[in-house]
Amino acid sequence: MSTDKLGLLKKFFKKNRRLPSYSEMLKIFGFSSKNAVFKLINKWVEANLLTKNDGKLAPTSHFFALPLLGTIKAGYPILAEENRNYLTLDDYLIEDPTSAFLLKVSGDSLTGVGIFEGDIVVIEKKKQATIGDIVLAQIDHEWTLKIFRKNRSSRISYLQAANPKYPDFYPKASLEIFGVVKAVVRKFN
Amino acid sequence: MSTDKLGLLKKFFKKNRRLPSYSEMLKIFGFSSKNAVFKLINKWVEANLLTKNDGKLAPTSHFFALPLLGTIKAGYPILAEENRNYLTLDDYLIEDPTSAFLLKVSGDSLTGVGIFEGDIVVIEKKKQATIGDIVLAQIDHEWTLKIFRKNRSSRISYLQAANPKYPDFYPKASLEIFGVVKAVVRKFN
DNA sequence: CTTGACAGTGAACAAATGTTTACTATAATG
DNA sequence: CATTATAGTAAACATTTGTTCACTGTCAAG
Repeated sequence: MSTDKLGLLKKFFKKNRRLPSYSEMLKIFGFSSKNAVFKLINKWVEANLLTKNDGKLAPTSHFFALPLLGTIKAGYPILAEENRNYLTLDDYLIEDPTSAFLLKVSGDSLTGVGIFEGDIVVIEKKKQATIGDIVLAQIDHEWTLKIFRKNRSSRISYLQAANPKYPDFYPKASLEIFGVVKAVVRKFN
Repeated sequence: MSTDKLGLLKKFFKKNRRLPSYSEMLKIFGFSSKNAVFKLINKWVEANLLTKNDGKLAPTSHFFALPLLGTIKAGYPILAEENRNYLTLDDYLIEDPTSAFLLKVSGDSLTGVGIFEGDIVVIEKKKQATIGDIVLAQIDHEWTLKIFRKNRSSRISYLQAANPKYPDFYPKASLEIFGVVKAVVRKFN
């Protein structure tokens, strides 16, 4: 394992949400010449773990990201190292961080689409939805998370659960959409 | 909405994975005095969106994190602003980034536990699993993602699908565990 | 033994950094 | 009206930044 300098750097970044300056790295890595740092950094830039733009150092996506392996097709081994992708969950799931928020799900009305009690959904604030979207809405002034539908003949908007034990929800007075579910996330244990 | 300077900063960070220097912010924000930047930054530090340690600017967790609203209990409004939590999906889902990787799921063998084709699972590398864990394993040299079980009487380890259409998988020769699924993630559209 | 490649030291330096101070214009308040 | 806060300009500055150059010791290969 050696004294894993890259690990130390990652630890610093995780803690401080920024890269250390060369002088700080001196201490972190235990060097006594900035040039030692300089050479080490350049090696990491070479390896595409860090980049320099405008002379400023920044991590690349490889620096954080997790390797995304291909699918397992029954019996075949996982894709080889070469065609690996790297992925950050935040980047993958959240397109517009300014309009997104999270919501902890309760109830079993969406089990049919694989959304269970305790899951966390990523919601993008918007007033309009496409038919079939899972929406955060206020139906007759009650908040709920359901599938957005439109009656084929009457063109009336309604909400539908993804669980046969619930009926369709037609608004008596009002139906207002506040956001659309873009992703679900579930943690085990 | 005004010309949302904080949004511009976030955009820069998202693109470059670092904060801009004050001189860079001059251009980004359209100021012509560094002092204007200075004052603005200090306001954000005050608001706990940024921090300074050792005179170096860094984002706080609030800077990225999304507000996590409480559960919707039928009919009740969403929790008020005060008791909001803030959450980063990466932090929430990935405990040990060094031993974790992602895997795109194919097949329908885990639909019963809400894992579908196209979902991405977070796997933590480890050789041992607890009964009931969803594991990445090699059974008779074939890779698969299944639930780890042990026969009550015989104490023999086997794999189980979460889909009634599949039988239990008892290893003929070998069963080796490579990792345990810690989380699932699904993106809509 | 010689050579060359590494890995690190130490010093020097131009350029850029964040901060401070003094000042101006605008708008809001009483 | 006078006052006070707010948002910005402009210039000056010590400190720190990343980089470069010259040098040393170590180790492996021919």
